[in-house]
Amino acid sequence: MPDTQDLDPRKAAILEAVVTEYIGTAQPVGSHHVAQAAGINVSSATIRSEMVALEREGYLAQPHTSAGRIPTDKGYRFFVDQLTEPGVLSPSQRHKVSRFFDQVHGEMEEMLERTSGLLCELTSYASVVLPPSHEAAAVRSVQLVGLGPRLALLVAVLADGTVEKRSIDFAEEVSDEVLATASARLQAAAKSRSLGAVIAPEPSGDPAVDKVVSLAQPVLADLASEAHDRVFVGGPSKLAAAFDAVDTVRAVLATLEKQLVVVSLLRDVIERGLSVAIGAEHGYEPLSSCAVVVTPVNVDGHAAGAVGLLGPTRMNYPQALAAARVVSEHLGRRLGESFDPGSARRPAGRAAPRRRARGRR
Amino acid sequence: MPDTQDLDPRKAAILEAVVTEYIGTAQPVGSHHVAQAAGINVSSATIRSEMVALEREGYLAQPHTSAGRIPTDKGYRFFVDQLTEPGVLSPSQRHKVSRFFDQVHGEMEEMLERTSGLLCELTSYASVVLPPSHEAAAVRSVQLVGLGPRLALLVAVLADGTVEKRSIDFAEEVSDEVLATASARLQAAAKSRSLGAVIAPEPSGDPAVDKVVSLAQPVLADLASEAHDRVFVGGPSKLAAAFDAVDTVRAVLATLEKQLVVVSLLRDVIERGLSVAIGAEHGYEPLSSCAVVVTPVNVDGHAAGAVGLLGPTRMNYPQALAAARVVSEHLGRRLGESFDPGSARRPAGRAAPRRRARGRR
DNA sequence: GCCTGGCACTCGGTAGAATCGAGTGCCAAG
DNA sequence: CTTGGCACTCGATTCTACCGAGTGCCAGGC
Repeated sequence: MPDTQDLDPRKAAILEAVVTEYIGTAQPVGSHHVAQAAGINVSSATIRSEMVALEREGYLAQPHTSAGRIPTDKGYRFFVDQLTEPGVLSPSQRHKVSRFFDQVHGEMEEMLERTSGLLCELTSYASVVLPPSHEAAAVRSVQLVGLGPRLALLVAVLADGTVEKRSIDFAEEVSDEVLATASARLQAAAKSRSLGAVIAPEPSGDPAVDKVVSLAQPVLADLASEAHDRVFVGGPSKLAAAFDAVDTVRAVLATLEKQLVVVSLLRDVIERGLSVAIGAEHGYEPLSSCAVVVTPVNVDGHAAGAVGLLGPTRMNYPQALAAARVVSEHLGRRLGESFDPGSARRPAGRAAPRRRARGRR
Repeated sequence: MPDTQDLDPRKAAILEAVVTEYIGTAQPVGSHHVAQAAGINVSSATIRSEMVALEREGYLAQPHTSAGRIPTDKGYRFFVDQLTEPGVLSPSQRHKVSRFFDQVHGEMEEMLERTSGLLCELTSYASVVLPPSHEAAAVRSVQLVGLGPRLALLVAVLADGTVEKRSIDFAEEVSDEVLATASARLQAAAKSRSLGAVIAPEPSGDPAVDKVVSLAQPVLADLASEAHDRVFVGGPSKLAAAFDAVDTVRAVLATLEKQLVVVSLLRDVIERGLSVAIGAEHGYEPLSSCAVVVTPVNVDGHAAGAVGLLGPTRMNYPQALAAARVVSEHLGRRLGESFDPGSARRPAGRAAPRRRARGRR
C-alpha cells in the first residue's frame, strides 16, 4: 500500500491539525478551523477537498454529513508514526519524577504500585505497571517456616528483592527438626539458581525429610511460572473522566479488572515491537475505544517488565509517550540500583527510613 | 427523638414498600404503586397523606412536586434496622461460596484478593476486603537475606502466614558471615513475639554484627505498624453500572483509590458497631451517594479484618448483608484452618496443588 | 491546473410550544 | 378516619422552527 507510507506534505499537515485539534477539544473539526491552524496557508475550500481525499484513504471519518472530521485509528497511527516526536515533560513534571524516585523506597511491589500512581498523576490516564518477570532471577534464599503441625510456608527470596511464598499442607505432622533439615537441603539445591532451574536434592538418609523435600520442591518450580500475571493498575477513576458514556467506562474497567487480559495485552504489544496500540490494533474488542502506550523497562540492559498508559484513542500521545519513557528509564535505573546482584554503585540511601507521614496516596 | 424509634405499623409498611420498590426500579414511587403492594389495603389517597407525614418526619423525599417519593438516608436506615432481616443467599450462591472456599488455596493475600472477587460476583457491588491486622501475630521467622554487598532484605514470616519484607541499605559492605550472625540473633530476639514487641537483642561481641542488628531491629517494629493500610478492592466496574452520572462514578472511584481513606472508613463503621453505613452517615462526603455494608471477620473468636460491600444507597441491603455475612464466616473459618497456630483440625487438603488453568478472573 | 470565494444544501443541536401523564394536595361525602 | 373525586403541577416527550457549522460543488482567477 503506497498510501499508507506517505502523504503529500499538505495532507499530512492537515491531518496533523485535525488530530491535534481533536485531541484538545474532542469535537469534530471542520475545514475552517484547520485553515486557521499555523502552517496551513490555503483556504478552507482547498482543505475540504483534501479532507475528502483523506477520508477516502481512511485517515479521517465524519460522524455524519455536515459535521467536521475526526481521525480514524489509521489517522492516529500516521500521526504517531510520522508526525510527532515523543515530546518532553514540563520541567515541573520532570522534577516530580526525579523527586519521586529519590524518595521512593521499600520493597519492589510497593515501589511498582506507587510508580503506577505517579504515572497517572503525570498524565491523567490510567496506568499499568508490569513487574519484571523473575524467571531468570537467582534464588537467594529458600526456607520452610512451620505454621502449624502439618502446615508450613515455603518462602523464597529472589535476587531481585521479591519474595515468593506458598503454604504447603503436608497432610501429616512434621517435626521442627525434619522441617529444618528439609529447609536446609532445599536451600542448598536452589541457591543461586533460578526458580525454574532448581535441581532435585540428593536423597538424604531420612525418609521423613525426603518426603517433605519432595513435596516442597515442585512448589518451587510452580512459583517460577506463577506470579507473572500480576499487574499494577493505577487510576481507574481517570478513565471515568476520559469517556462520557458510562457504558464505555464500565466495559473498559471490567476489562482492566482481568489482570490476565491486561498482561497479555501488554506483552502482545511489546512483542510486536510497538510502543503504541491504537483502538482496534491490539485486538481486544472492549478496549477498541482506547489507546495503549507501552514502554519496556530496562534493567542493566535487559528488559524487565514494562510501564504503560491507557487512555482514550484521542489521548495526548506525545505527552503520554514522554511520560512513559521517562518513568520507565527512572524505574529501570532504580531497580538496577536497589535490587540487582552486582550493583551497589550508588552512594546509598538511608537505611530503610521510617515511612513518612501517612496521607499520601 | 421519639419519631426515630418507631413508626406506626402502617407508615412502616408504606416506607418498606417505597424502599423495596425504589431499590428495584430506581424510579420515584407514587402512592398508587404503594397501594398495590402486598400487605397494604388502603387507598392511594390514604397513602398520600401518610407519605406527607413520612416526608415531614424525614424518611422520604420528593425529587420535585408531582413526582413520587424516594427514601432518604434516614428512610433506608429505618428500613435496614427495623424492617428487614439480613436475608439469605440463593442456593446457587451458597453453593458458589462453598465451592470457592473449598478450592481456594495459596497464601493469604491471594486468597483475600480472590475473596473480594467472589463478593462482587455475588452481589454486583464493589467489594472491599480488609486483611487481618497482624499486630498480634507472632513472628515465626526472621531472616536477613543479602541482595548486594551492602544491601539486604529483612524477611519476617508471621504465624498468620503473611510475610513482611523491607530492604535495608547498610551504607557499607557487610560480609555474609556477619549477616548470618545478625540474622540468627534477630531471629532469636523476635521468635514467638509479635512484631511490635520484639526485644532488643543482647549486644554480641562483634561490633559489625551489632551494627547490623541495630539497623535492622527498628525496621521490624516499623513493619508492625505498617502494612495495615492495605485493602483489596474488587469490582470497581460494578460502580460504573450502579450510577448513571459519570461524574459520580469518577468521584467514587477516585475515593476508592485512596486506600487509607477506605481503610479508615471501614474501621470507623466497625468501631461504631454498625454493619451498614448509609449515605452521609459515614461522613465521607464523596461517598455520600453510596452505602457501605461491613462485616468483621472472626478467626477463632477474635476479630481479624473485615469484608465489605460498596454500592449505591439504593442497594439491596438484605442481599448485601447476607453475602457479606456468609463470606465473612467462611473466610474466618478458612483463615483459622490454614494460618492460625494451634489449628490443623481439618482433614487437610492436597499439598499446595498446582494452580489450575489460567483464564479464571 | 490548482486554488479560491461563493452558494446551495445537510443535518445535528437548541429553543419554544404543545401535549401527556404520573403524581400530588385538598376536600366533601361516606 | 377513609375514600373517591378533582384541579393542579411539573417533568418528560414530541413536534416544529430555526440556527449555524460544515459540506460539496462550481465557476472564475492566478
